[in-house]
Parts: sequence; C-alpha cells; structure tokens
Amino acid sequence: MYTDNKNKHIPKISIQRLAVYLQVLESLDVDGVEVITSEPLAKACDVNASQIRKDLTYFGEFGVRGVGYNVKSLMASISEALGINREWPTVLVGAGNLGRSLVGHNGFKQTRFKIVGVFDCDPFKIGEEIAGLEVVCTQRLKEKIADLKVEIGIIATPPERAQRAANHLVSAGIKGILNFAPARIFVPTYVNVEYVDYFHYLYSLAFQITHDKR
Amino acid sequence: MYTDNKNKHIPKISIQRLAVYLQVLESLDVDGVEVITSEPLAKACDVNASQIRKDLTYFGEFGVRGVGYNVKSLMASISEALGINREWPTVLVGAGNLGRSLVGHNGFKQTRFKIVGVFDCDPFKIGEEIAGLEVVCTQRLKEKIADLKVEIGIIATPPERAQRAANHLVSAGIKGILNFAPARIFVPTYVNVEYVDYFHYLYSLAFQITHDKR
DNA sequence: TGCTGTGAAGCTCTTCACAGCC
DNA sequence: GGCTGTGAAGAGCTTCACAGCA
Repeated sequence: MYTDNKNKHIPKISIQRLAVYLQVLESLDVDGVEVITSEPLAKACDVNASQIRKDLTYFGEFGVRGVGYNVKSLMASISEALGINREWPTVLVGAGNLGRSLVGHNGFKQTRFKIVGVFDCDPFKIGEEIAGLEVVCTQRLKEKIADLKVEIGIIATPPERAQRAANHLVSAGIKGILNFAPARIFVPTYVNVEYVDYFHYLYSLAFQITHDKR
Repeated sequence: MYTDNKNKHIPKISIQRLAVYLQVLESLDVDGVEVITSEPLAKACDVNASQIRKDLTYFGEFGVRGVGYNVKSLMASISEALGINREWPTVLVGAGNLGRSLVGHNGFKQTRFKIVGVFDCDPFKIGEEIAGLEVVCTQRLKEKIADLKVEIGIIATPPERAQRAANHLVSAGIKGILNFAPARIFVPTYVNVEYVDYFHYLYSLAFQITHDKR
C-alpha cells in the first residue's frame, strides 16, 4: 500500500534508484516473474539489498515478510510514489536535430510523458511539422502552457539560447525543466531543473579508464 | 600544475562536478573572463565554494592565493585530470534512430571523443552509410576495436539486444561502455559502465513537482 | 523458517573555519 | 588584504543486524 510519508526527508538519490528498480521490475514482469525478494532484485540493480528495502519504506510497506515483493504491485506502487502514474504533458523548446530526435523517442510511446507542443524562435522552422506537431513561435509558449496545463518544459536549443528558453518557460508558469543544452541556466528556486549531457558520462568513463591503468 | 594524487580516493561525484566546472569555465572563457575565484564559479555551478576547492585539490594546486584561478589554465588542468585531453575513439553499436542521432551530435565535433565505427546485426542496415561511416556487422567488432585501439563502446540498441551488444564489446576488449538502452547489462568488474536514460530525469521532475505541491 | 522493515552504527561526502601564501 | 588549500567537524547516506511478522 502506498503511504506518502510527509515527515521524512527523501534523498534525491533514492528517487533515482526507484527509477532503476522500476526498469528492472518491468523486465522481470516481461519474463513472467511474479514475486521477487530484495536480494536478487538488488543484484539485478547493482545495489545493496537493504538499500532497496530502505528506499521503499520511504513510501510505505510493499512487501510481505517471509515472501518478498509482488512484481506487478510493486511496479504500481513505485509509479505512484514517483508520480508517474498519470499523464504528464510537456513542451519542447528547440526544433533542431536534437529536438527532432527527442520527439521520436520511444519513451514518449511507452510512458505517460507526452510532448504536446514544439517551439522555436527561428522563422525558418516555424510552421514546419514534426511528428504531427506544428513548430510554433516561442512567444506563444504562455498560452499553450496554460491551455494544456503543461508543467514540464524540455530545452533542446543551442547553449547560447538556453537561458532565453528557460526565461520564456518560467514566465509561462512551468514547474520543471529538463535541459539538454550544454549550459547552466538560472531560474527561481521554485522551478526544478535537471541537466542531461551525456558527454559528462563519457568524461567519467575516460577518467575511470585512465586511472584503472595504474 | 597537474599532480595526480595516487593515494587519495576520489569520489565519483567529484568527477561529475569537474565536468560541470569545465562547462562553466568554457562559457566564461568565451565571455573573455581570464581569472575567477571559487566563490562566483561556485555560484555559476550551483555548488559550495569549498566543494570546488576540495574537488580541485584531489588533482593538484591550480589556484593562486589572494588571486583566484586562471580560467584557461584551469580548463587545461581539469581536462588533463579527467583524461580528456587526448583523442578517444569510440564505436557505436545500434544503427537505429537513436544511434543515427548520436552520430550527428555536436559533442563529437567539439570534444576529442570520436565515433570511428558503427555496428549493427540487422542485415538490412549493414552496408548503409551514416555520416560517412559504413554500418558493419557486429561480428566484426573485435578486429575494428583492435585495429583502431578503441576503449569505449556506445550501446544504442533496443533493450533486449543490449546484453548481447555488451558481450560483443567485452570480448572485443573494450574498457568502458556508455549504455543508452533502457536495460541493465552485466559485464566483468574491470569494464566500466555508465547508463544514460533521460526519462529517469523526467521521473525525478515528476516526483519533485508532485511533492512541491504540499 | 524466511524475508521484510528499521533503529543504530559506520562510512563517505560536504561544509566550516582558519592557516598559509601571494 | 584576499583567496586558496586543508584538517576537523558536521551532515547525510549506506549498511548492518536483528526484531517483527506471514
């Protein structure tokens, strides 16, 4: 049963792990597994078993002592805990190569996150169609976001235009931003920002490989 | 001066922050800033100033007391510390939509990471050309990796084929894997793996927005 | 019996506060 | 005087170890 624990502070890193647990549970479910204990689940997620149990107790008691966790119902509980068991309309700012490939991403078919608007300030791009969505002038963000009750914006502009895109999104009333542009952005504290730059992971690999050699 | 400190353990999270510092320094450099102190740099990176100073001392003493850090030389020192001040040839496994858009990513023009080979096991894709690279059968990974001294492999296959791609890469002698497939992979401990799934960031935003409302 | 849920211990990372140096 | 570099204190997360329960 999902019981939000309003009192405890939940580490952000636990949230990130819940996403991993969910991914692994989904593949277990596909394989027909119905019940799993924390130990093998931990192995599959590459974490400690009590880590999993502790992360889950932030949100409730989902297991059965002596038995384990029901795969399907744990998936449902985690989805509810994360808040992803409902539609999340999003808007995309930036209709370049990156933006275009984001629109086509499988995740938007498989999850309840949807791109409902594509914006760009380039007059050459405005009016173009991407996967059934017309590219609209960034000036019109506010009306669209209000109309469609959008809370999350995705920035896929070149770095020098990221801050401007963020400003538009913020003044349109957005609550969260996923920023693919390789640039830091400044927003009021009530707006949540997540940065995605996979070259940082390549840097991390380069570092690890370089230092393994010693 | 870069001085590798072989004795100290360097937290992985420090490495990730170094990538952020580098990004911010690059944009300061573009703006013509020559010297910066830890305080404003920290603000721009959204971290604590002593965090930066501590992270940097894992690798040496780069600042001048009473003055600050020279932007250009700090960039060079961080690049050296991360090990990204040299060419890093990589191979891509998976020539679908995702793979295609990775090949075109700007980062491969702006950094010294390069994709030097594209592999797929789909006979329909083999022989195709992507940005000047011929798609080659995955069976031929080993020779290519040996020939071109490739140490990093990028997996951009569907999730069900990720493990097979990883196995091929490992037996070809790869040392690090960047995995874009939404699936966990199992590799020997001497192989480093980084996972990229930006839907996890959307989950995190959804969680934060859901809980902000209280 | 077997596995979850959890207080407490342990450990790692972060921040403080100031010595050290330009 | 001012800012870096750093030992020590503090905070937060992870893991242990076992009570609790099916």
